[in-house]
Amino acid sequence: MLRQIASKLVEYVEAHMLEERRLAVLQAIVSDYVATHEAVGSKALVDRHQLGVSPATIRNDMAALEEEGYITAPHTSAGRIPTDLGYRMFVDQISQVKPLSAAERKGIDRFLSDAVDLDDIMTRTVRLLAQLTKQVAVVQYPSLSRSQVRRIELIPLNEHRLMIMLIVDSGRVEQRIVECSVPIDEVLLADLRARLSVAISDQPFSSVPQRIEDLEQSFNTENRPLVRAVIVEILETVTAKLDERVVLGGASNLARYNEDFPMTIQPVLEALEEQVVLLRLLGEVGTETKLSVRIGHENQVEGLTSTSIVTSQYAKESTPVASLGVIGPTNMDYVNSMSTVQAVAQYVSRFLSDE
Amino acid sequence: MLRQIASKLVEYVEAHMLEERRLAVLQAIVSDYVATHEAVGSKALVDRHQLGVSPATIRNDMAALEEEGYITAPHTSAGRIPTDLGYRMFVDQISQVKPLSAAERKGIDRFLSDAVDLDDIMTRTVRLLAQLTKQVAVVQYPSLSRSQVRRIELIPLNEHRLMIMLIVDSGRVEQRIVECSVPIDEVLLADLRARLSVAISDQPFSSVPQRIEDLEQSFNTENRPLVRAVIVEILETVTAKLDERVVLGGASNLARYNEDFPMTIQPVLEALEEQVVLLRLLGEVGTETKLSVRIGHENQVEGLTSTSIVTSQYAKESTPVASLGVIGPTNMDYVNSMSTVQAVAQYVSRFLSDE
DNA sequence: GACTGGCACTCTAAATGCCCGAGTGCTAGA
DNA sequence: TCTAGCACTCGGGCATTTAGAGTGCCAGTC
Repeated sequence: MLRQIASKLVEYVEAHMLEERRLAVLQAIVSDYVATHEAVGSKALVDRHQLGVSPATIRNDMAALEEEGYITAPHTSAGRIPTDLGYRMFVDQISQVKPLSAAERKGIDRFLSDAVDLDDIMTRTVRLLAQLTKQVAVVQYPSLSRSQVRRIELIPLNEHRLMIMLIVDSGRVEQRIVECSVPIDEVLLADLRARLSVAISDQPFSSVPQRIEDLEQSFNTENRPLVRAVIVEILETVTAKLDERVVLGGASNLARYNEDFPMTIQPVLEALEEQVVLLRLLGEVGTETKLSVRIGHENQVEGLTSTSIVTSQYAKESTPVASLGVIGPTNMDYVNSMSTVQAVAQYVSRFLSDE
Repeated sequence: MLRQIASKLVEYVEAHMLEERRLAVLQAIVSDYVATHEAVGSKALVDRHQLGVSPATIRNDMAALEEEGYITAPHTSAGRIPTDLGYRMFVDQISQVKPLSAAERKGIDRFLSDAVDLDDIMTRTVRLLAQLTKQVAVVQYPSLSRSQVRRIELIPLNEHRLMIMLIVDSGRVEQRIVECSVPIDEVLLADLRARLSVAISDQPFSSVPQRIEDLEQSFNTENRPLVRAVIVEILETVTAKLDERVVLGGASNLARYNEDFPMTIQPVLEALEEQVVLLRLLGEVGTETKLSVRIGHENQVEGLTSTSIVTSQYAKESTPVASLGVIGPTNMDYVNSMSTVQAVAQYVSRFLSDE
């Protein structure tokens, strides 16, 4: 009886170890392939990793892994390469991302802290990401939807033109120019500014429309065209989405990995130049966890089915405002990309928050 | 005697016609090569162009052209391709650029007129250029060096931070944030604003430094840190060059012409991502004529020696403020690129001026 | 039952040799 | 000065060969 239990136990442990070794084999294949970009064979595997078994055994495991769809053989007499599913398994296995070295953190810190304004932060971030990961980097502008109007100014430029300035709580200024046919009356303008200020100062963008909707009614008919024009522009400004702007960088890295990848990079470049596509890529993360990885066909975008995308949201005062990330071939270095993206996102968040 | 003169005349005319045919041959070679991207032989030339002579004659001309350095043969049994010098001759021969079709002009007009602000104009222009020429497009932001300060505002953001806003005559706003250790005094701020306003309103950027240099002295010692900080930021703003910003577009077009060009596009992409390089390319035009073409080795930039660059300055109210253009392989369609770049530059100038 | 060593098999990539045709240069003649 | 003809050259395409890497499977061992 006891012996029976023991044998069951051994059976279980062995089966478990079997599973474990298969996983180890998969991981070894992925990391080797990522490093060399060449299909990896059974012999090379046991040479480079101490798996403690012979190539023949590995071959059996590989056959099983292939059966399960984690790896595939480009042709009969080549090694195996991971499938999208294989990469997925590999990525999911990385429970916690490797932290960056002190030097790297220092570098990020220094590079970002020189930024003078939002544009500058975005540009620097995208360069940083591209440089550190050697991939194409994408950074989305922070959303204004949670912002508040801090102050409004109406500045006459000449007889027929005035400028609206909305100062937003992040210290950013949104500006619009209004053209009007009748000469601009300074008194009216001051009045309008005062009333607008009362209505929307320190109010969130989202509430602005309802707050100024009816303002037009309280002015004389003759003044309404100007008032109307100003209101329309303000509405456009608060509803326009800053987060629809994205910055792209490191496109030259695309050319580099073209070497191993006979695929043409044109569709990729084209897709990347489409703002809409980029926004979808960054946006689709939605309510997911902070760090998101989409591999190959997991992202539906035409032309990007053989690329992987590592993104992370970044936050301003603990509320996520936008995403950033890198795009590379499916055989990219996930470990490095993931840790870098996460670290950069953290730094950007910090910069935005204590600015 | 008369006969002698007549014979001289015939000789001259004949020699001249010879020159002319050689030129025609060169032009034919360039346009054929640009169209097909294949070395063009003597037979193909007489087939496609009515030169009125036999291939053998053309061969003589080609030998001469090769001797003079206008064309070259990749190998013995191939046709000829133009050298940089050949392209140069070809381009110089285009006395006036072909005007765009009405539809094209209409398209440019419509596309640009939807722009809402300067950023938008720049982005749209670069896309337009890339689309029309199927090349990589570059647009430089207009220089502020001839701009005037229209108005200055100092807006307190919180106890320790204020925002400087310089409204520039183009209707653009330059903004800076100043951090200061002591709490900001509203009265002082109003005073400072008033004095700054007197000093620099309606003054050109170039004169701002000397005008505010000594302003600090007229304040109490205790207030000087704030005043100083504000002045420093203003100085930085007026001396920072907006025209050091460039927008790039149509990088995917690079991949397309990679087909015929076995050269790797990586160095090109890398060069293009270097703002500095782009600025040099656009800037080098200097005081040259409006439309400038630099071919292959004519531009010294490392990595761009097998590309050509077509640029044009664009103006604001008749003073040139910056450049825009396209970058492509030396075997690009010069006729189209030149006319497009010129037309777009004109449209942008118009938009900037009557905005 | 899991692992191993050996062996035959498969398939690719690179090297080799060959031929064809496009294009040239040259020369003799109109 | 132009033309026609001819011999010559060279690169690209094609078939063939070869070497090597890697697999799958089988028989044997622990």
